[in-house]
Amino acid sequence: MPVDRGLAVSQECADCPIRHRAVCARCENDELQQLEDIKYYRKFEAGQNVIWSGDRMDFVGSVVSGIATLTQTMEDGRTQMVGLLLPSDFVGRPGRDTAPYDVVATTDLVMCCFRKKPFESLMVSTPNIAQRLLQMTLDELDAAREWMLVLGRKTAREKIASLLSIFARRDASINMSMATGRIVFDLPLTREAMADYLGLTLETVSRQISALKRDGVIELEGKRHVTVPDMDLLLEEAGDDSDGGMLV
Amino acid sequence: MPVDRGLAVSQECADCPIRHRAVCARCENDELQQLEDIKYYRKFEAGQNVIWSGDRMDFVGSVVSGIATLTQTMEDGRTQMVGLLLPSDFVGRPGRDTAPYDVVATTDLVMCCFRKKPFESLMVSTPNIAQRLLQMTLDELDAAREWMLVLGRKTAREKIASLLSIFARRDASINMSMATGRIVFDLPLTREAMADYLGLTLETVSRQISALKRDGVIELEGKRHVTVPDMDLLLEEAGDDSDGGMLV
DNA sequence: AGCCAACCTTGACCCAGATCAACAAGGAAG
DNA sequence: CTTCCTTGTTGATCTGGGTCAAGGTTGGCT
Repeated sequence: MPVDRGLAVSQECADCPIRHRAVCARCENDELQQLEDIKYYRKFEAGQNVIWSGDRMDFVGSVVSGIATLTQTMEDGRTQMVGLLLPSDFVGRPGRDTAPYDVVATTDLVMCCFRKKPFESLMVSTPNIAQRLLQMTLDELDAAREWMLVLGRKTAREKIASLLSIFARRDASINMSMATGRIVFDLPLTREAMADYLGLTLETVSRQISALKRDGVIELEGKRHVTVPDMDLLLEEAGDDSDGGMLV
Repeated sequence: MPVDRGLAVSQECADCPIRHRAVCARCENDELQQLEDIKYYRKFEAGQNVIWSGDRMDFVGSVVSGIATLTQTMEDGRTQMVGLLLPSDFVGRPGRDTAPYDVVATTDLVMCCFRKKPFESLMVSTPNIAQRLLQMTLDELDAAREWMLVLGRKTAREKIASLLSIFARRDASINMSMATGRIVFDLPLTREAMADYLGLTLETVSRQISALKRDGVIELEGKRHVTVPDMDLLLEEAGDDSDGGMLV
């Protein structure tokens, strides 16, 4: 049941993690068609919840555009972001139907969804999909473990630099001036959301961003527009080896 | 190439995560036989490295007995444990051959291993194995994300209580006196290893364990032997909802 | 038995980051 | 244009956990 036809199919298919080359190369055409048949789009506005923790979850899907976050909350209100969903990232878990955390759209968001039941049966009949999903899940696990190092052992400054380098890396190919090597991007998260991801308070986030700006590691225009003049320097501030240990 | 025949096959097969009922129920007998053919055992002494970060990894496997840890290290020596492998947990990643972190035996350890190449081809020919591996990886991902909340938002006392409740939960079925509800177990980690897992220093771990003992949340005999008189109280100290949100 | 080397505990002090608080900068609505 | 409200910045102060340091336990080894 397609909800929105405004998107060109070719555009979002290019990034679809399920209909990825690794799968498609070996797929029968009618398997791809079956995927096509059960897919639909959902749009969310910035700030909307895609899923509430504990809710029944009857679909799986991937991000087409925009950014969503996975957030866990303790009874007393402390929150920790446990995942950041960028375009082409996958949400949902075949074989379970209650969401274990909130999924929130932090920007306007478009998702490509598959109803869970048909997707699951397709997964059984199409081993390639399960294999592909396994690879994706292993990647996510690596990213989660990388983030455990950030949360457990890095200083506030290193944490901020680590987060900025995720965005910078993500956008480097698109927005990097080849001549100067400067990377430019807009922060897709508020200071508070960054704090939730990094296990900090929003004040500390603000202060450390100011400090990195003062020290010339980044340049800031307004509150969100960031320029990274020297990616290696940023990675050094993040405490990563400069040849790029980050996995996200 | 079996390395050790001293183990009764029936014993460790009961817990083998790969030859799990979910897989076996649907497996052809010769598929199970194929797994049997490529499996071998490896033993490690407490303190030995199973794998070094960056090493070539030509096997996958699961823990039969003992405990191993996954540890990441920064260039300056800061370390963060990113995973705890208890019996029946799986190690290794089909489709990648360099280990991303150290795997260390913290107690004497027996692993059941499969050479990676044959295992991978078996995975392709036996979709059930990939499906099972996907479920296991999703469980690990949930555990990793649960741990991100521990690392990012919990206090030292809550962190210790969270870790203790993992061990307590694990051993509850075996070592709980039904009459009193008291759970008894031995800590399988040094104070330093606990600190590495919790993002703390060993001194803080020691102090908080002493505090929990002083407050009657746990009882201690020697340095390692723990009694939990009231599991609900421990879970409350951990900041979990008492009906058991922990996933490991 | 006695010694040594891990491993653990406890105390004193310090500091990174939390907390509390005041204010600035947009941007949407009237 | 003014007002309000969200988001972000910055300062002052406080504190949980880190750091440094001094013993205490225990178990293996000669």
